[in-house]
Order: sequence, then C-alpha cells, then structure tokens
Amino acid sequence: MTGNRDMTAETDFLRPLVTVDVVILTLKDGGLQTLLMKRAAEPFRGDWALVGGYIHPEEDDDLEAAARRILGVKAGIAAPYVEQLQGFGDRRRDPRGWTVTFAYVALIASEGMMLSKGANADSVAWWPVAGSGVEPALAFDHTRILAAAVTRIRNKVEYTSLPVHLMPPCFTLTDLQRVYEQILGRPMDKSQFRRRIAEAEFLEAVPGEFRLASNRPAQLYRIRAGLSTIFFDRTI
Amino acid sequence: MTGNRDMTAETDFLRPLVTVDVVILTLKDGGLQTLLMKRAAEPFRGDWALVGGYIHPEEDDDLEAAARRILGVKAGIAAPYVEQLQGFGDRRRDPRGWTVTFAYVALIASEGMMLSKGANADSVAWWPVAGSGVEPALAFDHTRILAAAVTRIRNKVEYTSLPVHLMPPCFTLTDLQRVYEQILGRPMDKSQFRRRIAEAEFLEAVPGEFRLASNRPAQLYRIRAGLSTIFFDRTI
DNA sequence: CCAATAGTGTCTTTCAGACATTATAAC
DNA sequence: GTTATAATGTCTGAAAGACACTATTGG
Repeated sequence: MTGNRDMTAETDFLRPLVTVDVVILTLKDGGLQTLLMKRAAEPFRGDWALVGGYIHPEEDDDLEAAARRILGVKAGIAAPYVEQLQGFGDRRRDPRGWTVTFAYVALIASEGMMLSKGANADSVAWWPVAGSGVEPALAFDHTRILAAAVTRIRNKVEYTSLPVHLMPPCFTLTDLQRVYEQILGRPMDKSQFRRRIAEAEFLEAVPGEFRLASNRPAQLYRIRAGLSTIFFDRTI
Repeated sequence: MTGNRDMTAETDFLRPLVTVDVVILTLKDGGLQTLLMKRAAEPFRGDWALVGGYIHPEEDDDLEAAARRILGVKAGIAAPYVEQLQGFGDRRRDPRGWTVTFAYVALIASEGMMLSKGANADSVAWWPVAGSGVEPALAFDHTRILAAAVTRIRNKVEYTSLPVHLMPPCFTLTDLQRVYEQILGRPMDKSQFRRRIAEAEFLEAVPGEFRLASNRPAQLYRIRAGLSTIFFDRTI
C-alpha cells in the first residue's frame, strides 16, 4: 500500500489474479469430511478442487463477505462459522502464472446441510479426510491448502470451543464430547470434560429439554447467545 | 480458483489491486517499536504507513519472498523472522476502490538493525507501540493491521519461543526473561522461567562464553541450529 | 428386577507458583 | 570481607487425571 510510484502505472499488467477459496469441513460418518467440486474448466478440468471464486467488488463488502457469497452460490451453504486461514501466492500454483488466493475455513453442522440442487449437483461431493488430506489429487495447490486447514482446525480444537460449530442447535454434553474425540482421535474423561465445559460458561441448558432413551434422560444444551469461539485457559 | 467461467473474461477489470504490507517490530527502549514510512504519494500523502509494496511477479517466488524483498529494498532490513499475519481486503480501505493486502509481521533484533541510507532516510522512523497502536493516525487501514499484528505477537509470546527473534545472536537467560517481561508487561519468576526454557530445549549454552560483571558470570546462550519457533505445552 | 447412559464425587499424583539458598564474579 | 547477580533447590497448594459411585429412564 505504500510506495512512491503511481499506483496504476505499476500495476496494470503486474496485478496478479485474486481468488477466494473455502475449505468446507463437517463431521460425517465418524470423521472429518470436506466438500469438493469437480472443475468444469481448464486448467485442471475434471480434477477435484476447493470451492472457490473471484471477488465481486460490486457485491462483496470485504473478503469474508466474498467467502460467504461463494459458499452460498457454489455450494448452497450458509455457514455460521467462517474464518480466514491464510493467503497463498506464488508463480507455480496456477499454470497461467502468478496468482494469489485467500483461503477460508467454514465449519458446518452435519445435519441440515444442503448441497446445491440443479446443474452442478453431480460435480459436488463430500470426501472423507484421512490424515490431513483426501484421496484424490486436487487442482492447483489445494492439497496444501486443505492440509493447512485441517491442521489449523485440529490444533484449535485442543484449546477452543470450536467444535460447537459442528453441532446442531441443541445437543447433549456427551454428543459434544464425541465430536471432540473424533476430531482429536483420542478418548477423553467424561468428568474432566464436563468440568472444562462448565468453567468456560459458553453453553446453557435448554430448560425442560431432554433427549430420551432407555436410560437416564440427557439435558440438551445450546450455545449462549452472542458468544463466539471460546479459548480455554489450557487444553481441553 | 474454481469456477466455470473463463478466467480472463471475468477478471480483466474486476481484478483488485494486490499489495504486501509488513509490520516490522523490535524491542527498543524497554518496549515494542514499529518501523513506519511517511508516504510520498497520494493517497494519504504525508501520512505514516506500514512498509509495503507491490508483488513483482518476475522477481518474487511467493508472497513471503515479496515481503522479504520489500523489507530489504524499502527499509534496508534482512529479517530472519517473517510470518504471515492475515489478509485484508474491502472496498473502503483505499479511497481508489477495492484493494487487498497480505500483511506480514517481521521481528528483528534491536541491535544491528540498519535503516536504509540515502533518499528516504528522513521518511522512515521507529515509533513506540502504546497499547496496540502508535501515536499518529496511519494511512489506509494500517492502524487496524498494526493492532492485529501486536495482538498476535503478544498472544504468541505467551506460549512460544518467539521472543528469541528479538534477541542478538548470543544472550543470557536473564536477558531473555527481560524481553518476555517487557512484551507481556508482567514480572516472571526466574526459577520457573528457566525450567520452561530448559524443558523446551531450543537453546544451547555457548561453551566457554560468559558475560562478566561484578557478580557471578552469566552463561551465554544461542538458538539451537535448525530450530524454528517452539510452542510450549502450556503457557510460559 | 436389569441394562444403559447421565451426571457427580473422591482420591492421588503432578506441577505451577512462591520463596529460599547456594555460587561466583568484581571490588 | 561486601555487593550484586547467576543458578539451583525446596515447599505448598491447586488442579489434572483416573476412577468410583449415584441417578434416572425403558423394558
């Protein structure tokens, strides 16, 4: 943004191509899954890629708005939780030359997610995340971006309340513990887990709401209004 | 990066302007200071701004390379530690319209830093950071970027070895503790501090090197070769 | 009654925090 | 010897981890 030269003079032909790519994550079938699209155009036609697009200066107020619009238009998803991951830019990620992208991560609850109906329905699919990637090779440098996203989320789950964004509106404490365990890949102590959640005070019991089964009924909880992600003092 | 439309068709006039801005931080006179440049061109001519510039696709291999080149050319600094902070982009940060920037943070040791000699020497200055900003109003949204950088670094100091990048090549453990204390703004227990540093195993004693004074000599330490920033198990 | 899961209590070990003590230089 | 800071040791209270126990439903 600084510099002595005139802006337009230097940038008319050096301006790199700018995109926004979104790593969409959910918890399905006991593990993390990510939403990918099959590319219809060159380059990398036919390859799987992150959901992405261009900034629309007339419509988008800022980068996050662009990410949310792309999420809605291309994947039919309105994600409550979107966070910027990292910028990527070099001369090799796109065969056409120097490009940059702003990578975002979106977390959505596995229930109530709608894939875009219509034209490109068969070119959109959920892929299970194994390790920090998916089975198919991805277009551009999307393998690297996906890996960075999965690593970031796994790390953050250790010390934040981030998994609540993967939950339906109401859930039991045991449900939440299962989600933590699935992402972290290790069992957790029930008593300790509940102590932490209670201390953090980011959930509230839904009065009179219980999940019934052939055992003691479980209290349902929801996120306290107006709260964003909580950072625990230490680890969960 | 995805999308069905042809790339050039959509982007010829929508391509936003891309810059790289670097928040340069050091520890001077007992506190954080940041390097700012006085703008010579419109917009915001005469205002203080972060050190920044455009990507040079022919020279720069990737975004970080661009940040390092800008650091060298505009501020005469070769910073060993550079990390990407965050991308910023909206239609209001630049009066000329939608622009994006990749913000980086560079940490440098207070000793051995050289300001660029010559033409723009009087337009470059160190400013003390008070709270999470500096005294003058900055160009563009640089006040916000600087605040984000300071917050990020302060937080990371709590649980990483990041302050070693603010140290000269050799230093005593007491020196390092002073740096932590200055950034965090609170005193720390010597015994505990040394336990943490020893556990993390990212420093090594320089054999036979001591700082002499009218007291017991202090062992000098350096960063162990090949190590990047260490994350402590908990807090420092 | 039993089976199954929800939810809480208790004990032990570990470790952070506070503080004390010893070490080694200059003078 | 004194002074000043380096470096290490010790004690205590709080919290993490492991585990046991009680609660409440359906069948």
